[in-house]
Amino acid sequence: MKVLIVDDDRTLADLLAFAMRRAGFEPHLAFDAQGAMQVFDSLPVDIIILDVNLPGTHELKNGFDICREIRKVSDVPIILLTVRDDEEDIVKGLNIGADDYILKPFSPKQLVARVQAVLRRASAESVPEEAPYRFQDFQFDPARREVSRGNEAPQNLTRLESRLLSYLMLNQGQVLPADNIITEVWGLDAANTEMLRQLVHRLRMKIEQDPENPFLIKTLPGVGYGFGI
Amino acid sequence: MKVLIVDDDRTLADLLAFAMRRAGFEPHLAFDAQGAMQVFDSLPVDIIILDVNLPGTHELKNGFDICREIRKVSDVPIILLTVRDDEEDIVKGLNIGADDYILKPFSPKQLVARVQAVLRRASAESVPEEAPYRFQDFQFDPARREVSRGNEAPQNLTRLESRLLSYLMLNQGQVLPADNIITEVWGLDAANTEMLRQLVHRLRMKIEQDPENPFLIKTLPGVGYGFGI
DNA sequence: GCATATTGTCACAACATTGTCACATAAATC
DNA sequence: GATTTATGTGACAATGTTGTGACAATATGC
Repeated sequence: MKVLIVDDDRTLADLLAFAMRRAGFEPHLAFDAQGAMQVFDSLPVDIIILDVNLPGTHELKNGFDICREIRKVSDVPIILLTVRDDEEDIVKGLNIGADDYILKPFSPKQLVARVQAVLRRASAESVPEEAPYRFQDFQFDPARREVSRGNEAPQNLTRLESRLLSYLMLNQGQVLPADNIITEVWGLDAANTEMLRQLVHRLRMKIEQDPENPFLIKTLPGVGYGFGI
Repeated sequence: MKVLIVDDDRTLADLLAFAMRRAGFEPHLAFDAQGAMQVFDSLPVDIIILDVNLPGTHELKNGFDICREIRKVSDVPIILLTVRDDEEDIVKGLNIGADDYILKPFSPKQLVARVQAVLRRASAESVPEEAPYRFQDFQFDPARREVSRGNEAPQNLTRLESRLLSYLMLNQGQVLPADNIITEVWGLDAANTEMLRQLVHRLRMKIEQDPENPFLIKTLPGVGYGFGI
């Protein structure tokens, strides 16, 4: 299930992407109307989340215009994000062809529920399968527990390595404290950093092209690790 | 993110609500234990800010009692507000099940930081990252412990340097006595000015363009230091 | 049960961080 | 002007952190 998120608020978009990935969707980000159109054309997107206040380019002034444009060529479900609880806006959005709207601020949980509701309405089948994670030419299929780069032969991960990589890639670009990672991977409160160091080392040996200078899994000294930072 | 603010000081509660809304939370107010309980039952609240000195009704005498009652039925994060810096009170609150406490008076910024910290602890994910601090073209990302200026390559800070800078920038423009800084950075007991001098020096070397004439971290002779004065 | 794969533990090197001392410099006080 | 006090700064030792190899313990598949 691919979801396109169009917003110019970077942190908000990242939060959305996180929530979506968490729920088994594969998020794509675009930060202006132009980008949105391109991604929309090139990708078979299943649902679009669109910020009403997005500043577009010349003839496309905001989220409403973009929504209208998309509707001309596709029935893809669209959810509008808006800060205004102005009923007029909502009515306008729904008239134009949006399927639902969400008022900011929202909880990620709420958003996911909304997205799933819209998808259920749009097509009877919905339950999203766990989508593979991607980062540039690197990809990771958690279901098969294998990683690959470009067209190279896939490499198998162990159970823990896979859990670690899932957590890291799910929170792509974020700083993850060692304690949080340990809790997530082992389900322990007891923080055994040695185990984590070892696991990171083994994972790096499998996925990094140059394990000496890790590119995917960065160390944040004194804090923890982060993927794709 | 819904936050429930329980207090009987109307202006303080309004100030809190403002700060919370500013930070992207959705504030709800209640002015006595009864009201708090009702709101708490009917709303899916994400965090509660509770005044210890709140006069409750008959069997519920103050914030501690309310906190205890809430804990019986929910794990929702609770922050206690208190004027007393009585250690006994704080320990009592934390024992009862509060997640954190804040001494009055406090700055709204500080409060927001505290709320986010509690939320981060409560659920490692789904919490918006701690917002980076900014001052002109200088910025500091406490999560990554890195500082940068304009488009220059970011510079990493150590644990203590980061703690110091957080405290300074959180109280931007204010004069901070050396003792307060020491307490904040190292903990309660250690009062060693030499360590602070050294730390300030090391931090300045990393963030000041001209460490000889510090622009960001000013020395207030005989008092302490201040950021952006 | 056996062979293999996976995970945990230990030891240690390389490096980063922090605390301490010595002393320079500047301001304040007498 | 001499003396005291506060602050800045370099050097170095003590301590903490991370990466890594070796190997033992445990789990897994046959």
